[in-house]
Amino acid sequence: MPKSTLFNLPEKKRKRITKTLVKHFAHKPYSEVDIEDIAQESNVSKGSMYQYFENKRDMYFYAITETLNKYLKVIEKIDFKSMSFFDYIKRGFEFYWKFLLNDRDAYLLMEKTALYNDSPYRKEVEKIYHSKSQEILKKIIIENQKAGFIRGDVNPETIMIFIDGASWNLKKAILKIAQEKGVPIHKLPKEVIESAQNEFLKLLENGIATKK
Amino acid sequence: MPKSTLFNLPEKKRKRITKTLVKHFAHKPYSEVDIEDIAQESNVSKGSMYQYFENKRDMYFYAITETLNKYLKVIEKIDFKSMSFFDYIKRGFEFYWKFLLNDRDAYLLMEKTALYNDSPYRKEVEKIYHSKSQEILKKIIIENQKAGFIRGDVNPETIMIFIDGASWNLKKAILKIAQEKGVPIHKLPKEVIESAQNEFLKLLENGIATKK
DNA sequence: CAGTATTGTGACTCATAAGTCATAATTAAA
DNA sequence: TTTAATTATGACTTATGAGTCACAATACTG
Repeated sequence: MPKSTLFNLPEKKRKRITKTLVKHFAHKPYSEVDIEDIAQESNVSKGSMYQYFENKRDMYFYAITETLNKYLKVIEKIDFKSMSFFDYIKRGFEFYWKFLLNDRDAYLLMEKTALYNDSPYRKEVEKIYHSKSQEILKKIIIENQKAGFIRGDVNPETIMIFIDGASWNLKKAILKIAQEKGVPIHKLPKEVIESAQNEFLKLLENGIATKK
Repeated sequence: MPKSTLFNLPEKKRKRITKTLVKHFAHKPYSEVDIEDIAQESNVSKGSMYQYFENKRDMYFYAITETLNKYLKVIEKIDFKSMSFFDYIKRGFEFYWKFLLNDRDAYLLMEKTALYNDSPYRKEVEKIYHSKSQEILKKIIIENQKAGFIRGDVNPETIMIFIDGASWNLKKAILKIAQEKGVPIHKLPKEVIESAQNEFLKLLENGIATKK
């Protein structure tokens, strides 16, 4: 946990530091992140960083939880009770892209946390991601199973894992398309994203098998 | 690429080194792997390691490609043209677990490379890994669309992405179960793995929506 | 078996970066 | 305005580990 000094800081300064932390941990493997760099980029001395945080690990976890919380705040605004599960997923994607456009680094850090994190703290980090992000999804699935929208003959945990995995891959794929075309995602034709999403939803809803 | 000296080595020695490399890169993040340790464990001096390889990166890529090739050799034996898609997936899982039991470290390295790899060479590595296994998968999907087993109204690329993501996550989840129970994966009751797989196939086949 | 070539070695260099700390600057309190 | 408390700083310490290299051991050759 960051020291209290961090929270005594003027808002602006703290945000600057947070942003830089997120950026650096999003773009480099843990061991290659240099606190000195972060300090400089935040217009703060390295010594100060150690006034605000216990150590590097502390900075890393702070960056991750801040990001995750920010994302959750967005996602939790969706009132899943007022819509079908598939609309919810659709809406979730929308919010997700918005989040991504607003703060690319935050997105990258989340992606890394969920997918490739290989820091010395991988297991701890995975636990945080699971409890914060996957649990919400699971809750909604259970809710929808009760309401009869989602099949009840499969473990909600499995469904959650299924969706989480597939949807991350979709996000990745869309980013890859953008990258290959050499355009930023927000310049990717809306149809491209929408059609990918719709196909994804079709598969999610009814599976890949041919229907008679 | 390793230097020629590596390949002049007696088979036994080279294998010992390879095995140690795989083990270390499988268990620790790239930056925490210490060449000195590897050298010692292989009964070789650190200096020698640098006779055989250009540098650390070289050792890493050698470990990875060796492992991948070994796995592909196994996977390519499956004659996927003669079976339905769902059998293929099932068979794929089987091979995967077998590989895991036979050569744990190799398995772990593959998993890490594909799932959490966060080395400075992540993107290069991803290219090597993904293209191969995804390509095979995509081919099979197209084949099965033609044969009428898989719906034809969705882009095969999307289906591939969907399956790839979901199934990786499933593997991850099974590993997590094992970990939570504190047992190694090969001691996990067969039913646990099988039921997870079956549920996965159900979702894949018919989707998550309630069927009337 | 002398001489040449190849391979093995580990002490050493060198760069890097985490974390500390004495001191300076700033702010708050009296 | 003086004093006390808090916060900022960056030079310094220290640990680490990649990569080198001069020399030793071993193998090859004629």
